[in-house]
Amino acid sequence: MDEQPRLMHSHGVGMARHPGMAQNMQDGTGGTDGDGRKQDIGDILQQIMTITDQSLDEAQARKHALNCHRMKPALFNVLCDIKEKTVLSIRGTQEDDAPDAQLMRLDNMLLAEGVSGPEKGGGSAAAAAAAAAAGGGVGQDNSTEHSDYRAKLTQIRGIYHTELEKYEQACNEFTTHVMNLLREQSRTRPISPKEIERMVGIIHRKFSSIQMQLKQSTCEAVMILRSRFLDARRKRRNFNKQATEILNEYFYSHLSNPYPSEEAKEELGKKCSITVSQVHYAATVSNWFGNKRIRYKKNIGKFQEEANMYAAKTAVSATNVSAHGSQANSPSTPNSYGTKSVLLMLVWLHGIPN
DNA sequence: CCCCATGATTCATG
DNA sequence: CATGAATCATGGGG
Repeated sequence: MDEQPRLMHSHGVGMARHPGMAQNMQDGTGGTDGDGRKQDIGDILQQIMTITDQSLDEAQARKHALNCHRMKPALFNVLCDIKEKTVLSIRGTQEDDAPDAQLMRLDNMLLAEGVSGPEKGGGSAAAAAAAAAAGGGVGQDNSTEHSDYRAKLTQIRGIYHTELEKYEQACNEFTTHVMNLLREQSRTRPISPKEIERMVGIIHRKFSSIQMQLKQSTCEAVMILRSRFLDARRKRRNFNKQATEILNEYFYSHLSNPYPSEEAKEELGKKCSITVSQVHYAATVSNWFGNKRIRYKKNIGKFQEEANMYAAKTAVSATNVSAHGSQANSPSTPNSYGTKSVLLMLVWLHGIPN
């Protein structure tokens, strides 16, 4: 069957004669062997027309006979020509890429969510938001919610990729199958390579629409996952009493300079066992201190009582509070307000003094 | 219900 | 990038 293209090609030059031939067939004034040829072609056409009425074996034999007929290539080309002019022109090239925009959107989203992107890089915005310091930072035992999210996302990615691959493979298989079929059939039916090509295009479009469905549902899954995990992060959960206790203790015992270092934040977070809805201890602690500073500054009077309470507390509990020494300028007794710490406090309360 | 304390987010700044 | 400031959104208490 693969001799077909070669045959057609070698005879392709003769295509220009077709109209003449057709004319000859009609008026029958073709010369000495005109009648014979006409008869010949009539026979062939008749055989083709009735080929479906025959038994399978008969048809097979007839097919072979036809295929070996000397007129076959020319006739094939003529029929292809006719078919092209009638059938194919009807559904011309209407291959518009209308849903391309949506496909792009889906692709972008999948990429952004880290589903279709680099394998485990986590370079996506969302994954980064979820994973916080996953890339370079310390391992940080994150909240269970977070690892849950990651696990689910990985699962989705796995499914997505296997499905995609499956579709890809099925598409290829189906395409080769159809191509083989059409090539085989082109021995007896006027199917030009161009038409096969077109058919392949149709198949591919069909499969990519299936792919788009897959992408769509994957996107949906990711969206649901997001709303279940990431957006829950936005919900505020109040710390328990102990946590605020610890944080306040630190805050008021470092009132002169309440800017915990990164390590201090980490440690505070751990001590408070902040597992509530946040990825990173330090981030939550930073939030807390940020809010605390600004709210304290805004209305010192309101916090006075609290401040006194914690001052008393630390004064009793520790004689040497600055054990951690994270604050280089912190005096040994933070709440005694030495001149140094007063200056420091003025700085963070009111900015750099003149 | 409303109110407000409060954790989180956003945006500007330097 | 850390902080300040404003703002959002929620949970708990009246």
